Parts: sequence; structure tokens; C-alpha cells
Amino acid sequence: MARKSGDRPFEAVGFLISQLGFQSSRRFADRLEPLDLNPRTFALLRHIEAAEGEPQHALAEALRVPPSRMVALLDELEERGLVERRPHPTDRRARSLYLTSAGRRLLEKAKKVAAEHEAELCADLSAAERKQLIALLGRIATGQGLAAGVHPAIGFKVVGPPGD
Amino acid sequence: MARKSGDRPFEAVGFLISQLGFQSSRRFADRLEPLDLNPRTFALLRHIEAAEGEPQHALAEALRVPPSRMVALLDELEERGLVERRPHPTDRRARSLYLTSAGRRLLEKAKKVAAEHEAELCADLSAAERKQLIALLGRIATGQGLAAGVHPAIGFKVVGPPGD
DNA sequence: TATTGTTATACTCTATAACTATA
DNA sequence: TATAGTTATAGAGTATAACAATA
Repeated sequence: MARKSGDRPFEAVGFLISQLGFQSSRRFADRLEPLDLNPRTFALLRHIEAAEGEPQHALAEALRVPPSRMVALLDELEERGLVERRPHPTDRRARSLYLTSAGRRLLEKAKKVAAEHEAELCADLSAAERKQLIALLGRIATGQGLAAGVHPAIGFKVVGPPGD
Repeated sequence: MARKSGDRPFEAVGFLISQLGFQSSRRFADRLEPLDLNPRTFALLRHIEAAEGEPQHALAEALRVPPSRMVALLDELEERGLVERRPHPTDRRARSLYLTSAGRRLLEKAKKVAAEHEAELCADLSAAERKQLIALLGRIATGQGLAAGVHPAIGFKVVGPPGD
């Protein structure tokens, strides 16, 4: 997308998406802070809710997080009483993951925050425009081979998955 | 955007943008690797090209990078013979930044890579759709108070500014 | 012999703040 | 006294690989 004169840069889809993605994640992280959550822990709670009883390695695999990292992540959530590691019914090596009721309550609050975040992001868009934007982005995501719901940065510090 | 039944998550603008932004940056980084560049160094070269002769602190300020970080960043580019630090004409504390001819040549190559990246990203979109997508994203970016061309993650490791 | 979860180690990147030389 | 650039230090977060228990 080279421009001939003036060379006005940075109007490409790639740059805009990256710029916005980072900004959106950061903003979402700020919003979650009062709940002592961040985009990553939020995503974790969501995935556990969606597949309760699964062992750690299944979660790690689904989210593409190294198992050794999952340990520390879950340690924190368990210490805070949001997640429970129970013995697996058939495999004594494994530990089944469950949300506690406190975890469930906090997750519901976080979902509200996510909805607010989404609303803010799309404040200047009509419902039809938002729908169209989602469709366009979804086509790019498919083209890029992205699995729906799996944020490729979930293993990283700053950029996490803004949700809902 | 809570859904009542099934609770199918992750179809929000926020999540898609963040997911795609990260993926796009990573993909762009892969593409730049053969040139021994990454999104951040690419952005640096671009900005220097756009404002040659400026001192370091101006660049640091424009890109929101701490001055101490700028040092290491520029050290690398200078050692590779891509950027030159010349004495400032009026302020002997400052150093004016210039692209070397090698830097200019490499930047041109990188711009081609960026154009390829953009083309890949938008492969499934018509020209009109791409234009519309850019317009929609641009409106969100404005609403979020993002300065055009300044990637908020330029100071970070993994996520850099995919360009053009 | 392979796998689940855990721990330990080393490495990379970062911000903070002290420092110098000019202004 | 303030500013441009630099350097040093300490801290956070990460992957890698070794480890114990179980399959």
C-alpha cells in the first residue's frame, strides 16, 4: 500500500488492527482492575466455566499455554478461592478444574465489564455497522486460521483477550 | 453482549480486534525476520525517515518510548549501519537522526513486505470492503483517542506495529 | 515407556533512577 | 536549574528442561 506522494502511512488494515487491538486490550485491563482481574485471568475463568471438570492439560492445550505456566496461573486463582482443583475421577495424575461460587460470581461481574467495554468501543457505530464490522473481521480471522475464542496472546503479559 | 442460551462467546468487536491485532503483528514479525527487522524497528525507521534531522528525544516523545530505551534501540540500528547519529547543528547535547543509504534501501524492502502483509490480510476482501473496514476501524480509533501512526505498543516486546 | 502436573534454572526485556555534558 | 543522552541496577515474566507420581 505504498503511497506515491506525501507517503502518508499507517492507514492500512494491519496497522489499524494491531494498534486498536493493543489499545482495546489495555483499556479492558484497566476496566477489570477493580475486580483484581486482567484479560488473561478473565479468559481463564471463562474457559473453565465452559468446560468444567476438564483437567489442566486440556485447558493448557486449548489455550495454547505451556503446562508449566498454567500451574502458576491456576495457583493464583485457587489461592483467591475462585477456582478449585479436584481429583480427577479416573486418572489420579490429573486434576479437574471447577469454578467456585465466588469464581462464578466474579465472572458474572467481569462479563458485565466486558459488555461495557464493548459498548464503549462501538459507541460511534450503529448496530448495523457493528454487525458488519464483526463480519469483516471474522472473515479476516478465518483467513488467518484463527480459532474462534482462542486468543493467541493468552500466554503473554500485556496483551490479553478482551472478552465477550 | 451476553448471550442467553449456549453462551457462545468471543464474537465481540473487542475480542476480535485484540485477537487479530496480535496475530497480525506476529505474522508481520515473521515476514520481517529475513530482513533482520521487526515491527518495532520498522516503525522506528519509518519515523526517522518521516522526520530526518530530529533529535532522539523528539522521536522518543512522538513514539511514547522512554528515552533510556531509545538508546538501545538506536544503538542496534546504528551498529548495523542503518541509522546515523550526527551532532545537532545548534544544541551540542542533542544528536540528529538520519537514515543511511543502506537504511533507506532496507526500509524500502520492508515497505514491500508490509504491502504483502496487508494484501494477505485483506485477501478475502474486495477493495470496497477493505475501504469500508478501514473507515470503521478508523472511527473506533478516533473514539479511543488513538493518534494516527503511533502504535501504543511500540515500547513493548512482542506486539509491535505492523505497518503500512 | 508415556503422560500429568510441578518445580528450578536461566534468560530476556523492562522501568527507574543516577550520572555527564551541555544549555 | 533544567535538559539530552547514557549507563547501571534491580525487577518482572518467560521458556526450557528436569522431576515425581501415576498410567
